[in-house]
Amino acid sequence: MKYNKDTSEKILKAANIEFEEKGYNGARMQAIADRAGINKALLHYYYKSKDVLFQLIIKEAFTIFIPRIMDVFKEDSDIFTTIRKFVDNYIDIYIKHPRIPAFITQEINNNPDRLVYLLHSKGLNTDMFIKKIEKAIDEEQIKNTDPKQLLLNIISLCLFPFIARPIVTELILDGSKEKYNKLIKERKKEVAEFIINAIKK
Amino acid sequence: MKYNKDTSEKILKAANIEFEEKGYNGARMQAIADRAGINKALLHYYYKSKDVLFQLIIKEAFTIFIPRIMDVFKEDSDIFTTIRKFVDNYIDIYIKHPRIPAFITQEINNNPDRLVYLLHSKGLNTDMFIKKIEKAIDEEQIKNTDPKQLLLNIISLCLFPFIARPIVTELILDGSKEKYNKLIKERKKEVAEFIINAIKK
DNA sequence: GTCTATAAATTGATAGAC
DNA sequence: GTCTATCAATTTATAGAC
Repeated sequence: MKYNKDTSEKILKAANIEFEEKGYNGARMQAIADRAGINKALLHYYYKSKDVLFQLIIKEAFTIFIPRIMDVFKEDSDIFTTIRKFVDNYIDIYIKHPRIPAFITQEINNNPDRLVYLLHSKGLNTDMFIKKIEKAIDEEQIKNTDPKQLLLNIISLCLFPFIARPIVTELILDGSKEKYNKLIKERKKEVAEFIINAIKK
Repeated sequence: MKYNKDTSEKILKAANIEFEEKGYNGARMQAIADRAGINKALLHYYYKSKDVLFQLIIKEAFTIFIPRIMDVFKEDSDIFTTIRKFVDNYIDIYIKHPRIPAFITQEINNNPDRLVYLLHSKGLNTDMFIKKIEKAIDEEQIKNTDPKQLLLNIISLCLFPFIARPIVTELILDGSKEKYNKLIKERKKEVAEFIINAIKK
């Protein structure tokens, strides 16, 4: 079997868009073929089944969704600098890949048993975060807080606007996409300062 | 045409579960019939098509998702009491209907053009919120903040744990459902105080 | 009203020509 | 490698008996 690299890449790109937009159940092989500018038969020649193609796409999506970002909590900067850095890097990733959070959330909700393992395989380690927060509490730099609630707060603030883009746009921005983009841009600073104000003594 | 009320209610209940669990594209009429303890033919006798059934279910879901809750911002309690009350009521709704946020988010992401209008028809009015925040800023009760960012922060903190339950459970709670339930219970107070600390002068 | 049987439509996948 | 044509499986929807 021989493959044309250009064609195989066109397919992956098309599949990415189709799956992210419609989810596994809503995606159509015909639509992927159309987007790639080929026909279904050729699509199956390159990727044997819808499932095989989906596995490739979603595994790639997971590595983007769970970046090696907890490492900033290893550095010995003070807790506020660390949080600013974390939020900044974290939101930046989703600005670059805005449809990943909704895609992952949908698929994992529809099929938790088959997909949760991918959350671990990417090796997100929350221990460093927890420890750094506990240390900051001990040293009275921040208020006494449940580190897990705090982590959940941070992730909520960073991820939600991407997971629920149409809802946010429609509900608080009069359906204006321009306003949404502006809001997101300003968000890195907003979120970091909001968190820091909430926890500092 | 004559209908048995008990049967029609059994169907609606079954359809609710099936649609919420699998989404429109993943739901199967056969599965709904099975859950309701009837067969497909009878299901179609009561509800002409999958689409008709889905419309009923999702419209009901929207009215739960967007409750008449902004009214608390009309009351003349101080801003902190109001926020506490809002968060408390808001989270309570999703504790009672834990699968609604993920369901609505998924469907609206998959089909924004056909569904966003339902966000408005339920009449969530953010004006009262914005005004109350602006007043509190004027009177120097809270820091100078963009009211829309603040509203987004509040909604993010309340909704995200329900939209992304399996992710939260797996990523920060070692996959323990008990820990998740405990976390959610403690969350009403946590979120309210987090927000207040973030904005108070 | 409720059922069994079957039609009709959709969609993933394959055969075979070029 | 890429195509047209077709199959096979799944799933929504209907016909008709009781």
